[in-house]
Amino acid sequence: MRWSQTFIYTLRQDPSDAEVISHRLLVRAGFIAKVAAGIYNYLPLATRSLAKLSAIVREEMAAAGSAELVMPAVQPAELWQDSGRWAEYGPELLRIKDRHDREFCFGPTHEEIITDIVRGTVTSYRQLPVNLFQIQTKFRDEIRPRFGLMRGREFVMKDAYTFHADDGDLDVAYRAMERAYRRVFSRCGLRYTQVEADTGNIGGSESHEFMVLAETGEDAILSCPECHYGANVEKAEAGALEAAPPWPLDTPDTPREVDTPDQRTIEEVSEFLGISPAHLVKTLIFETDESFVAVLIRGDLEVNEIKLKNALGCLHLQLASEQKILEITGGPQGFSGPVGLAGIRLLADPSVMALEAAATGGNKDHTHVVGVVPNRDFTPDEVIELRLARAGDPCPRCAGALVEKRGIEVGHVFKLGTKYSKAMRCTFLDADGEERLMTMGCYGLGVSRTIAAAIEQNHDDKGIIWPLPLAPYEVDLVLLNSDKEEVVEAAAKLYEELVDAGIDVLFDDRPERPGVKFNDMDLIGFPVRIVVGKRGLESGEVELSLRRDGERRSTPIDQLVPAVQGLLDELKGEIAP
RNA sequence: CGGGGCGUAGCUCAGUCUGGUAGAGCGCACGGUUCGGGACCGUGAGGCCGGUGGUUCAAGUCCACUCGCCCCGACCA
Repeated sequence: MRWSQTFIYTLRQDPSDAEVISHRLLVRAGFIAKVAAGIYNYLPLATRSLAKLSAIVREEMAAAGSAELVMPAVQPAELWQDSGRWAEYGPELLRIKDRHDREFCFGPTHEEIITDIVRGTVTSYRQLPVNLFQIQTKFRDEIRPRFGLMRGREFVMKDAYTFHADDGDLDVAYRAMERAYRRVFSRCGLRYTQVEADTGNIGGSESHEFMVLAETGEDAILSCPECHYGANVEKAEAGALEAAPPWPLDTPDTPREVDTPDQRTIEEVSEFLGISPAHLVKTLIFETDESFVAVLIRGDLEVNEIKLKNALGCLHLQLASEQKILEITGGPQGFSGPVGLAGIRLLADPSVMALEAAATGGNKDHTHVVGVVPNRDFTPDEVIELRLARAGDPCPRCAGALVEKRGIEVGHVFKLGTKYSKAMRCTFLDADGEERLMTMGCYGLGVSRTIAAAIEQNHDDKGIIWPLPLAPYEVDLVLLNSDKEEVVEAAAKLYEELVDAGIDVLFDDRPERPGVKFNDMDLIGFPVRIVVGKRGLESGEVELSLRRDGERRSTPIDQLVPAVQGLLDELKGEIAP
């Protein structure tokens, strides 16, 4: 392709509304343009990168035994009412009406549709398993779209869905999908990790996330360098906890009240009382779907709200307001404690129950109580593991210590179980003629987000550094001196030779100054660059370089094609699926 | 939805406090000089100052309402 015949316009200045690197570079380099909040045009460059990623995904899906189909973007409300999600989904589901006033939604995901397809056709165990996938635009009306393609409202997603006669068969497909995902991200040349994940509101028995590693990632991951354990921090377990140091104060027969004027935080109180944060019992009041709950955890630890949510089995969870805390405990925020706390469910983390004595809030202003003994001065309704694992904690599987990394979630695979097949009566007859529910799996891969993640992971201060497999063009052929006929001719001839050799090349034939072309070349991030100019031509040479190191290699003009092929082979050789 | 901020040329932004001829840089067009890391000189085109209503002799500027967008938080298969 010649630059003059395609549509590539870079911006000289950073866009004012882009904060994260991938967003800024995608806009500046002319890949995307915003249409509305969280909604973008994918310009020709972005379309090529998306197409390349999609091609890799299609190959690996086919290898994993999945067949592609296309489903509607606009879906009738009836199907969502059938699954129960019309009511559950909330405002993130974009609901629309047609001219007859019938209700539809723009699909944020396609479980309902796919289940409807399968339940109408598959009636016998002989037809199972079924494995289908789609690559389509989906829409979720996010509360706050941001970060460009990282968290848009409209996005391109690959979703695969599988249907099985039993859990064993689901497991086979699940393992095949995990393998396919690992191959996809490896083939993209991305550094990534697979971690155990929470199944969230979807439910199901097993789930893994695929994270592209990047400093700017939204998710925290804990992993063990010694073994293969890795998990989203929301899901992460940790081994045995180090005990709190011995209680340094006396332990009276009943807890003693002390004045702690304006000492609210764990740090303030522990310093004020001259004890360790681990000697405090942190008391948090949470508001759930319909009630309140008090949660106790050792002062130096944090509560994992996902674990808490799962333990409570509620849909929503948030810290109670200052006002509610006052009503429930009788004291202001920062002075809550379990002693004498009545009329509210009390949960405790084991770390609290292991304390020989502790200090807690006194449920009134400027007051704490010290010498509180668990099970003597308060008794929780339940003791549950609720703490948030963190870097340095022992690995739950081996003797290593967990380290924290940041990642961008680009894939998420789930064992769904029978949630949808039950709600939507997706059944089959087994070998004994018994009617049974199909067991399902679903496997999402954020195609547009992966493009953004690749940039978050691969850039420098000049622009994008595309991994070869995702680059819009693998090679940029730059013509300098567009006013010199002999140079133009030489470059055009080289372009034809490269095209004939099957090389994925963009020919920058614009009559621009060299500086403009070099800057665009760096900004867009073509992996391999060829510069053809008068100077080199005089000695029969062109200049070959890689985006990632910029090192210039003069190459005789008649050896250019094999030299480029050599470089491309070298780059491809580094990527082993 | 809570807090903060912004809507003026294709893009990035001044001008709004203190009402009185609509501005700059980049980009674009034309001419000239330049030509291996975002050149220079000259000329020119380009605006319903987000929208509606109000105050005023006069509104980009003041007031009210409204729409859109960005940031932080809450939220997130």
